[in-house]
Amino acid sequence: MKLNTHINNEHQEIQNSIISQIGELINFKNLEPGDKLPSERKLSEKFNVSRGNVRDAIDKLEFYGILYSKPQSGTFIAEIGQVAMNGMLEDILRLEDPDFKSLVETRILLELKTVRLAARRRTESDLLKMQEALEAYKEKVINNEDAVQEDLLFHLAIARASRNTTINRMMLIITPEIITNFEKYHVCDKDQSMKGIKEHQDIFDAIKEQNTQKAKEMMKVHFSVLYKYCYNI
Amino acid sequence: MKLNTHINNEHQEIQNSIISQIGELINFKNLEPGDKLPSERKLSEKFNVSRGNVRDAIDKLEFYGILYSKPQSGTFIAEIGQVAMNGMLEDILRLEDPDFKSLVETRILLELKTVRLAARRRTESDLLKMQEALEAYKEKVINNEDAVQEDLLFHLAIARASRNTTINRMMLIITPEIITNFEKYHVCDKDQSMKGIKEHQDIFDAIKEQNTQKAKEMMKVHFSVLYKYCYNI
DNA sequence: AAAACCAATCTGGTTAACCAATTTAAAGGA
DNA sequence: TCCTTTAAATTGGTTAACCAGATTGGTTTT
Repeated sequence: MKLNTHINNEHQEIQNSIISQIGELINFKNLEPGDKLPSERKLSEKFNVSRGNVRDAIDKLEFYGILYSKPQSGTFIAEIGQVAMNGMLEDILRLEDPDFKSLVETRILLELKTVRLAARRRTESDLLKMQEALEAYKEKVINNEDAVQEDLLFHLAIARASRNTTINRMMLIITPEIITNFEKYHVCDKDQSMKGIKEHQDIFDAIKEQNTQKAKEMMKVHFSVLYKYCYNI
Repeated sequence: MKLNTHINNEHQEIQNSIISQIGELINFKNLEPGDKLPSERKLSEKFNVSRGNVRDAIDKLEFYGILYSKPQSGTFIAEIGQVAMNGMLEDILRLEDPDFKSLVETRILLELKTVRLAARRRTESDLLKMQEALEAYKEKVINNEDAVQEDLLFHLAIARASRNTTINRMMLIITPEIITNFEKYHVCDKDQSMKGIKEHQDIFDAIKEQNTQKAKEMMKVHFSVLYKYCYNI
């Protein structure tokens, strides 16, 4: 699927138009879960677009679990029903690119929970991975180098230690966008980086000794600057 | 990008192999952010796979913000640096399909925060949308019909009211998988659905009167059954 | 009448040819 | 020697032809 972000506007509009028309078609023909959609070729003819465009639109709807394709057979309505489908379609069409504030806000709420899960479930290999990231971060900061990447990598290691595939996936999705924005707006200055070392160490220690409450508290402290940045500026 | 879920295993392995080789190539050649990758054709020749496979792998790495493509120019390393890239690549390769428990766990932690944001930021049109979903849910339950879709649609309306694009996107991603699993395992029986009406109403009221604390409490109550289901079974 | 078979057709997926924008490098001029 | 010009080669993206498996409808067989 071609993700929204790196797609030009015209393409985006065509895709939304096709998605919208597929939705109308399903409603008009009263297609139910399990029913087959017209073939890609017929749809491309009906909507007067290329088959590739139709495939892209279907891929997107497949990503959001609304359709599924069987090779050499057809494309079908997923088992989520017409009501849910219409609601989701509306949201998908409205969905815009994530703004920085929403990214940071989501990251904070995610990680405050993630760190507790990590403290509870971390394995020895998780600890090792976190320690590696922590050392790399320290070294960069001490050498007065930019350490945004190493910072986020430590947090990704926590997400992995949470042993929750879905959280891990979501952290992976938002991390690169956060890194680029951090580096762009210079969110982390040198002074904060030095504090960051201790804060990271505290979080790590809490996770290591499986103190969930402390882990969350330390993460909260760590996020306090970011929190202010997010809501004041 | 072809999402993992609906892709066969062989394809998945090829893609991971290519991603892994691209990572090695970047490390070996010491490519830095902004540097150009070899062309798709050269990569397909070097890795002995079709160009389509290479494109799919690049699409996936583009989705996770590690690469970006410029038309008629080339594919480039994104501005996240080698350290972060290697860490993320490792995670991406390890990432497996989400299990039901991780989905529900993530949903609970997401929504407990989302509902507070919604209570704070909801507009009149948000309230309207939620009320619509609530009414549809009531009607289904009273008629003794399955109402999983309407249930989740109410929760999606809350996510929208949170006015956080990223949260909204994440809820959209996990919702269809949750619906299918709910219907598959019959998580919600009729008895709970009747209780669900009141619980939904309570949440709605709290959001309407912008009582963030109450909204969260009511959501917690609403999730108590699900919570048990998630951790006991 | 019903079940088994078969070939024509239709399906999503894959491949290869093609396109236009871009980059590169060589040629030309000062 | 350096800058400008220009044409050829290279790029990711798009399109159209092709593929193998699934489906379908008619035919034959029992």
